Amino acid sequence: MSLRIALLGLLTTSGPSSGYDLAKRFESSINHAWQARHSQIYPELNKMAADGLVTVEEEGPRGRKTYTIAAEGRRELREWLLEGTPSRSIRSEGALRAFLLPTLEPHEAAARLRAEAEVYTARLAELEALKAAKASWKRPGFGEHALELGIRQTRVVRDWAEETAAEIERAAGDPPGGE
Amino acid sequence: MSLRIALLGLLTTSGPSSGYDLAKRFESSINHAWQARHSQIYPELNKMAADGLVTVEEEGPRGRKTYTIAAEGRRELREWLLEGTPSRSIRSEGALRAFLLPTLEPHEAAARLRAEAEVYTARLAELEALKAAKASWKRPGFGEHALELGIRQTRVVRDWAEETAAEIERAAGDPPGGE
DNA sequence: ATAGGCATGTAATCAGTTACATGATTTT
DNA sequence: AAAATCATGTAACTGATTACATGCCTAT
Repeated sequence: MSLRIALLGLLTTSGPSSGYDLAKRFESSINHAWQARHSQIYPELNKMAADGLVTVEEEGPRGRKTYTIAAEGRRELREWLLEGTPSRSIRSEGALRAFLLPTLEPHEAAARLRAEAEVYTARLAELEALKAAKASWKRPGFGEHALELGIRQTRVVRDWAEETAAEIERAAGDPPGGE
Repeated sequence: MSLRIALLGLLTTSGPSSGYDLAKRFESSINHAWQARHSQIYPELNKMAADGLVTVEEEGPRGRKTYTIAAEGRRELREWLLEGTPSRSIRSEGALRAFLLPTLEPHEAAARLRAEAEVYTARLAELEALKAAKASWKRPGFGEHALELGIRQTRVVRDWAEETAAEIERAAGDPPGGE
């Protein structure tokens, strides 16, 4: 269901788009919350059109189909957003990695955590750049909020990784009780 | 693959456990990074035993099987953690929701964001309580790092939701350029 | 002309959820 | 005796990834 919602959301915030456009947008704007490949997006858009959530308003050059959100689609997105029981499901490979890194030897864990921190620093730079070039959304002011969340979350993981690396090294070099 | 890794990780940090134990542990310790139901865990453990990553050391009362990580399992976990190309895949329904909330009318979005913030505040309290009662891990000091990350991430989303709600209300009440 | 990007699709496989199914042990 | 919890499993379905497949249009 979430893929449907994500697509409806993107069609709302970016206006009429092709499946190709939406696939790219999954990589840029919404990437820190959800991902989908074109092989999942195209069939889903067809189903959504069959269900009356979107319409194909025009067909362009290379068989390009431009999808527009329909009233029924707006209704469905709205209902999902207002619905009371939000499932808090989350699957983050990065967080899992972070969780398990301390099972390595202290010096290995610390080194790896610092490498992770670097990846997040790079990601952060990308996001900051995106923020600076914030001209790509139809509703002005919309993307900024989401981007801000992405930036803060990335920063928090980065900082955690650095601090944890330092603490692990400190604990290994200066064992308080033993082990 | 990640499920396998998560199970190997839990067997490392909590020692020999049954599938039932591991299912519960997915709900408590590792929940903010990954989830899995028993219907996925039991078959996976059987496959892992067939692949020599874990062994069944003892069988208890109600057909209970206690799995222990094998050398091959430790090797696989270690390799995964040290491997260079970490896929940054993440799927967070909460983040998706946060992303799309600003598509609602300002007052609706703000109200919903505040409701979200409350959920995160409650979750934060749970995690803080867990942190206080941190006596359940075999390797002392291990769980704390992961828990700390969970706490910080939850806090960041909570704060973002509150601030964004306030900003949306401000912008709606005091439109600078129009719309 | 050819390389790169645009654009859509399908098939096979793997991962994950929901629902069904069963039975033992412990607690009230 | 009944209810709660422990404990494992399977089947049907939905969601997601990887690989395959095709062809158009634009810039060099």
